[in-house]
Amino acid sequence: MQFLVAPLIRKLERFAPLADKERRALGALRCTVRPFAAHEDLVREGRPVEGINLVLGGFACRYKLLPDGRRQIVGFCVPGDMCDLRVYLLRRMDHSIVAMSPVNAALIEEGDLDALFEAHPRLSRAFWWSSMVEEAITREWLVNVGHRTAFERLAHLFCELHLRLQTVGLAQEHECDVPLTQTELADTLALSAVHVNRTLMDMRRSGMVTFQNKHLTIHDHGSLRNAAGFNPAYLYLDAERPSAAKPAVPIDA
Amino acid sequence: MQFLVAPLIRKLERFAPLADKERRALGALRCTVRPFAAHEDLVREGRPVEGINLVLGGFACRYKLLPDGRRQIVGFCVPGDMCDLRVYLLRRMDHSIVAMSPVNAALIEEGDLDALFEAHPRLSRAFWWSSMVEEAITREWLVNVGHRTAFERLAHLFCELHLRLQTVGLAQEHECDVPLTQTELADTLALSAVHVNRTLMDMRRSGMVTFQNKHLTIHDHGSLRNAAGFNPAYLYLDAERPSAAKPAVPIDA
DNA sequence: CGATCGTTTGAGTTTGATCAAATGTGGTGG
DNA sequence: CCACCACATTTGATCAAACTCAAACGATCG
Repeated sequence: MQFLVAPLIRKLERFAPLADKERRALGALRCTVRPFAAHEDLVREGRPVEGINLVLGGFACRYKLLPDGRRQIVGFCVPGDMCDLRVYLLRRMDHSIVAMSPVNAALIEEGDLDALFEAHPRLSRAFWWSSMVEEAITREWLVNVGHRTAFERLAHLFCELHLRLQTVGLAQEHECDVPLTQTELADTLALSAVHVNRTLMDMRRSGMVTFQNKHLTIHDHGSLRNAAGFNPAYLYLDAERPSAAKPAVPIDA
Repeated sequence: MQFLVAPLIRKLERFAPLADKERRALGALRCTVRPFAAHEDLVREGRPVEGINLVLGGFACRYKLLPDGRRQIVGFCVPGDMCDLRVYLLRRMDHSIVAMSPVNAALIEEGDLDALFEAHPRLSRAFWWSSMVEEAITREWLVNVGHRTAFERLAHLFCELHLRLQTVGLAQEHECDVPLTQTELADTLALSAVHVNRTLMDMRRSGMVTFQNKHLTIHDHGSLRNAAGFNPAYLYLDAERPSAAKPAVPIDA
């Protein structure tokens, strides 16, 4: 069971190293593993709360629908993400979550999380931290959609995805699988599918990056980051450990 | 001192009623009250951490700068908001915060927050909740900028602002002060100042809403919300109390 | 072997940006 | 009290990025 939560542990340790007993407590979480097919909803807006989903494998995304049927994808969930942790505190979802590829998700009961956080307050801080990182990503997406051109938006998203997938071991040095169609890229970046298509062709021509058959190949990392104005600081991959400053709470509380 | 944190307490109680001792603990927080002039930065991106700012009065906003000097405002801070709580866990800011009107802010030491959260775990849950509400707002802004027309964006923002200001007692039934210039609205909604101007004139003509002299008057709430596609759910103003379901943690832990 | 979905291409349109300049307004200092 | 300055708002004219509509082409699948 321990191995199921390995990517989650790896992520939380970007915040602060965990104590053994904290790792064990995470590994011991009761959960129901459920498989989802691509395009199946894991969670639907406004549904009754039935637990919290941890993505074990596969790729999901959160999205909001507009009355006219258009869709804005507001975030991605990769392995290790608790994709609807927010219902734990917010009590209802203001958006839905759908699998982009086949997904395995572990459903965790709220009560078990309550117990976990009560027993291990530092874990609750670590989860809080991770939800703040997600917020930082959303903010950066806002800048992306608000102020960048189609080329820049795509370039920026590709930089982000590559880096995030790398941190969970799902990317090579200069390539990775990204199970998104051009239409889904369009929904993410607030562009039309047609325009995404043309821009992707431009990108191929530019020699910086190729996205084809749901596979991303970055030929020239430097130029791509440059074109995108990409600065990975907002991903907090290298977060200074609080322990590097004064420890906020003793490491072995 | 208690009264200083009144708006904060009011906000946190939207999550769950606080125990008296929790309220007292908040009131007893040591803090340095600092005044800021309009357009003065409270916090600059990447600065060394010097504490956490609680907005007591006035109106501030968080923003990101792009290399070309353009600016995206990514959130507003009204009284009761801990506008840079994120540095508490993230250790550095990925954006800056500036006062839009004269602002009074209380600077709180991190160590004091550590102690507060250790002594009152439910408060730490309440703060976590409030940062999730902020995230929800950012997500909605992403939809706003991504998929709505200029008219809709402005209408949506006006609905949100009016409601948020109402909850802290800074708005009347159908009007409120909003200390933003047209340029700042433009930076918020990813529009040009010129286009904001034209759209504001359209809005006046439409009879739904007037924004002039930093004063917002909503003449026709229904039409405005309708035009904006505004659904206030994402603000979680009416959050079901966890206590209304099974209490996550006993009320008087 | 249709059917469905995703990608590609073309043509025409639109929203909102940019550039430039005029007009209003509030504050400061002489 | 007025001259002046800085800044915000308004107006006009032009332009471009991205959208829409429409259709063809290509894979993949039951």
